[in-house]
Amino acid sequence: MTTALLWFRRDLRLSDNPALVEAVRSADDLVGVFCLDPTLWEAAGAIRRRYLLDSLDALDESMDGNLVTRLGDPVEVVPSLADEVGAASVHLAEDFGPYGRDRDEAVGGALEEAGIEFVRTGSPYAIDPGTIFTKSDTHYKVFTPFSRSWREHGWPDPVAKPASIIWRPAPSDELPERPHIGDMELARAGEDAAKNRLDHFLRSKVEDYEEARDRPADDATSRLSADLKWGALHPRQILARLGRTQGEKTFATELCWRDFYADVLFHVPESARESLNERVASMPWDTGDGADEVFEDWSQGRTGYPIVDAGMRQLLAEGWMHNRVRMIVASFLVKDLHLEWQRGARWFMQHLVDGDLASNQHGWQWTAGTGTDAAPYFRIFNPTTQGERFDPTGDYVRRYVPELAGVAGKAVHQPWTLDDPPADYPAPIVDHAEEREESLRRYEHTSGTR
DNA sequence: TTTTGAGTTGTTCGA
DNA sequence: GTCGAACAACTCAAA
Repeated sequence: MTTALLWFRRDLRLSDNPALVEAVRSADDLVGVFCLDPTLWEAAGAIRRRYLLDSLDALDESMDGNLVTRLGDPVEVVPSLADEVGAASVHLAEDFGPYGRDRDEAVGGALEEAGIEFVRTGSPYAIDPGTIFTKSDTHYKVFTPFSRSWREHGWPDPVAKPASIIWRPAPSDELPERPHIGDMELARAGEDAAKNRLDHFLRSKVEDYEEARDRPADDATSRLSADLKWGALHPRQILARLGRTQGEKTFATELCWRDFYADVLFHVPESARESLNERVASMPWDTGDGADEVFEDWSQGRTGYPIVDAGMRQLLAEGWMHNRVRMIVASFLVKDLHLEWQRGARWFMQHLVDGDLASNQHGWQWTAGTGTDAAPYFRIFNPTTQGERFDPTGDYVRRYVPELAGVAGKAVHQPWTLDDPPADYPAPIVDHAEEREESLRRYEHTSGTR
């Protein structure tokens, strides 16, 4: 009898799991483990923690209760468990992030020393980072040409779930207690729920996706981001079911962005922390007590700009925010409050159930104008205009900002113009027109002294 | 090597 | 109300 260890990380599913297929092929039975790494756990807020625990529950159920959970540094835990169960090999999907690469190298080294095979099969991406290059063998820094190559390159079809998997039980450490999350109902986690969401999206949303996806009041987006983050679903499984209608093509492009940002992070790991564009990064950003104060207002949804506050409160309540609103609140932090994008990015990573380092950090860099392929410096979102255009009924704002629930229609986007503004809703903490000018001034100053 | 065309998501202003 | 231009300059990717 040979045993293999299957190490789950962010691929919490049994279908279309190449590492699982490889493990089954190479051994008679499997021990499936998830190692809860304190480094990642400590950085996560309550909703994110809760979503991960829910995902693990769902995975455990699909394994008939045989998921082994261990707490601790994987560099210690994984080799010691492999030894404990007498595994001849450890199977996993490749992680291309900066932290994951170092961790896996250390784990792989320890295993090899112990004479245990370390086998990486597949990754969370349609096309692995580090696969696609320009004609001059550099990595792509601009999305559009990357996306052309990405489509031309293509991706493999999903692989079937093995007909028979023999899970071998092993003792588990007890997972931390489930954080209590008010009375908010979180989306159901796990592979089955993800498949249902995908079915629902393809059946009734993708047709209008192109047009409706920008309206945060409508439930018009796929809602698959957390499934992709934790691997309840692999992008291959989605791409295999997408046709050629406009909505389907646009959605495929969103999956391409995910691969693009992972590719950039793979080639420039420091972009998780540092701006890609030094010139914009050298702009003067606000720091100190005043900055801390406005950051607090922003993060708690008390800026006095309704669409910004609605978004930030949706994040706190649900661990998720509509993509259009993510751009609006990010623009507000960087261009209206003059705070560094890293502060906002960190807050997002703590609270988003779908928070993915590559997409999150580069999305922020795009807004801040510090990315290689970023928005031009003069593209500054006007929170009022954006609110009126994309939430024309005001329904989104009223759903998340109860103080404004009594204000009808789109007037809700400018409560300061009301004859009788709600007393419990804050006045704008800054004047957008002024801060826009200030941002442009700071950029001008910076570009002159490059 | 040089040249050429292009680059997710916006706003404001003036005609 | 609608429409086009300006808002810069730079870097990227391919020919």
